[in-house]
Amino acid sequence: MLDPRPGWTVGSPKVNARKLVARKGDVSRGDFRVGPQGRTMGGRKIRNMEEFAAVSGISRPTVSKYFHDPSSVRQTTRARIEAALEEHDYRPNIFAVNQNRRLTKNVGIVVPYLSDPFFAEIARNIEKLVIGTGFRPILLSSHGTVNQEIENLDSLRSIKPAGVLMAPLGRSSNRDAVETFCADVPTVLFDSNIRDLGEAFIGHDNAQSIALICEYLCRTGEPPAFFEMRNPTNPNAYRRRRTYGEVMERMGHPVQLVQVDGDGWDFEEIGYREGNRVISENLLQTDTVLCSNDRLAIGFLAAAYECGRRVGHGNDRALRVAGHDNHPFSRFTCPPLTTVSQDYTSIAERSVETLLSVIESGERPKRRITTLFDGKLVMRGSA
Amino acid sequence: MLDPRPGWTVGSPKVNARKLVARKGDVSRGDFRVGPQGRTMGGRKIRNMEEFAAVSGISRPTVSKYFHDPSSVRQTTRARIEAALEEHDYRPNIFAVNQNRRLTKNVGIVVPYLSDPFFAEIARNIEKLVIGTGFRPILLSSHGTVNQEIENLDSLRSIKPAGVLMAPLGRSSNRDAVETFCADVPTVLFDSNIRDLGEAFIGHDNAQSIALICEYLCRTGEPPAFFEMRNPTNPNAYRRRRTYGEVMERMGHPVQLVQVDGDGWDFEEIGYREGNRVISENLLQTDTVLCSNDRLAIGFLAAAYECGRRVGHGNDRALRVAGHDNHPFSRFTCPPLTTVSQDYTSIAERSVETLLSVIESGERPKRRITTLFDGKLVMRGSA
DNA sequence: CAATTTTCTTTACGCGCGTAAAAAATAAAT
DNA sequence: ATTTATTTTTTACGCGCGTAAAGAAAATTG
Repeated sequence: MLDPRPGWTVGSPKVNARKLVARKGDVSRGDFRVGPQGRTMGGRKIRNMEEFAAVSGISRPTVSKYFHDPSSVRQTTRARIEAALEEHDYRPNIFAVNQNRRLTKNVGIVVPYLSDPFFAEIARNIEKLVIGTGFRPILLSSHGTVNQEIENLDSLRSIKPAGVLMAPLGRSSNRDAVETFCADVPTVLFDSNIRDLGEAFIGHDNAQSIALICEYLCRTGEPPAFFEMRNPTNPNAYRRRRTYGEVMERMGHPVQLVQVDGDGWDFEEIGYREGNRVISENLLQTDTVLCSNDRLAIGFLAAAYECGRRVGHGNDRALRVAGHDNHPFSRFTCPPLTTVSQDYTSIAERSVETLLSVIESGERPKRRITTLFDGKLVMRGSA
Repeated sequence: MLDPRPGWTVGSPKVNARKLVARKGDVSRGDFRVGPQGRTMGGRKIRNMEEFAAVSGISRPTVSKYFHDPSSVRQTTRARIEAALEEHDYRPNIFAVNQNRRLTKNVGIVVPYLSDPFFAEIARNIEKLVIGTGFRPILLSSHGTVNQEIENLDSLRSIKPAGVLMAPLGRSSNRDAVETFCADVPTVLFDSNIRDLGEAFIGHDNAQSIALICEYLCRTGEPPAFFEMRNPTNPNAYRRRRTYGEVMERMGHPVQLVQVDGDGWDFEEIGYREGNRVISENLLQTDTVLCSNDRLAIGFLAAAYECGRRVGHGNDRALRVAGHDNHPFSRFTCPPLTTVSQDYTSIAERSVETLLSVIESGERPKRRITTLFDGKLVMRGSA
């Protein structure tokens, strides 16, 4: 057992404050004492809601009600509470609050890999939106592994979240674990779908966007080969592969799948290593490469550079390279990467909207909703 | 007030289980029922520690002790508890636990900007290390704003963390807010120092690393200009600027500071925009540019490419560009970026080690420890 | 103004667990 | 086997807050 910590104030000994009762006419005596930082300090520190109720002159149950929903109390009492709040800056103990509420204000956010700027960005957007709704976001990354994903769900379950926004790993996700979780807590999936799981899925329309970029590439030069990983974990990758094939067949062009080995989340590394191989061994039958995602494309571009192949859409080019996702860094590659964007603003917004409507309705929607957003062509220098 | 949610099991109505008492000889009756997934299920769900103590045949206080530290109970009782644990997979209610422990097992991790892969990576490392020590990491990003940083500290304070690992925004951080926080909870600063705040600072030796790369650049070509933001928020940037100046003077070379405007965290964008300007307006008196960090360098490289300036160390080069940090993406620029690494493995390790020793000792160290790790030169194609 | 509705106060209990103290049981040592 | 040291059980209370119920006070209505 650890000793109490003399140095810090958080672990200070408990005191029983139950005897404190607010009476009409009670007045805080500390109004004149001004703290070192110039903030007005109450006579003593507020330790709990009981004490805060006392100094604010309002009963504790009403104060409790206020913290749950400030608009649920009369305007005049709200003003008194908020006045006291300015003097004493008290905050309800989050553990005690959540222990007793059956519905916490926590919203879990799970992403497969936070070091990927794509997910970092979408997580950041979602976080802000969640805060805006008055909920408390808890962001967890699965670090690319199933075990961590399951661990994250377990961890979330134990904090009784009002709902969860989850971008699953994809194919490697443990379906049973996710299913069990979804049965317990309202969950909205985004980015990667797992069939029939969660209340809704919000994602990107890969069929639309891949068709878009394929048609663009075919219209402006040689039809593309499709550069991808052989066994991607992300289900979107399969959709992209399939759509690429369909579009090429429809247009009467050969389907050239360049499927490379490698797993994990080091996509740039894989794109670089395998791109180097593909280029140096002359495995392409075309001068145009569509990469399954921007991170692969970034690696591929590095490989092309190293091999001395000029990439671009000028006449002196040796290669055209395109990506998919409009990854935050794709603007700064050399040349800048032509790609097709995911509308992550909309995906983020719709995801939290959907989750919130489920939370507030308090019941499962009759049927699972799937929403896909279109991508836009982002023409830059590389293709 | 929200309705109870009929669909989900987490919000199920409470039941009073206080009457349940474990007696010697009590045996769980559910051992034969096997759940659909093949997991053995207890006869009924375990709702609290009382019930779990009952089915495990151990008293609740002892079970409580076990969960705090499994090695603190006798080997035989530990085995009995763990056997019961396999049957019933019970987990203590995290809110109830934390409410009553003066020292929670939570460790806060605050980074200034999680969408920056550098911080994402170091956060990932730290998270893993923290988990390895049996603590529970809570990762928060300040999204580049002071308000969010303060908000994060407030938020952390309310969950009574055993300690916090914090990479502050730097100059823009609110010193008072951080100071107050550090007075309440054991805090170790990393990456960016704030003078005298926190129990320790673990960071990178910018003087060493900048000297290293400056000397390398001077030895192998023209002395570098220093490309940086005029008013960086990060204190490391000032240290780098200063060291650059000192080294150049010591070596008898002109100090060429290229200080560009811009704020926020879109460093690539700033490097690109201002790099474009600097190059096209021919503002450099040398062919060698040392950027204050890799993200600026990445933008600068994009600008050089767009302007048709060949970057590298070959004879046909127009420019040499170097960065600092060994950012995860700097391997994949064109050409790959020559830079100097930060030893973030060591920084992460030492940070959590330091925090843990403070937590376990239970008292503030007599004096604040500052630890800096050396960087290594990473020679790649760009300089 | 009284009658009605809304809001607040009082009182009381519960949540799931930490933890202290004394008694009982078990293990280790003599 | 007895003494001693260690661990567990019993009992009991507290944490900070949610929340229900009944009565009191305030605001609204006519």
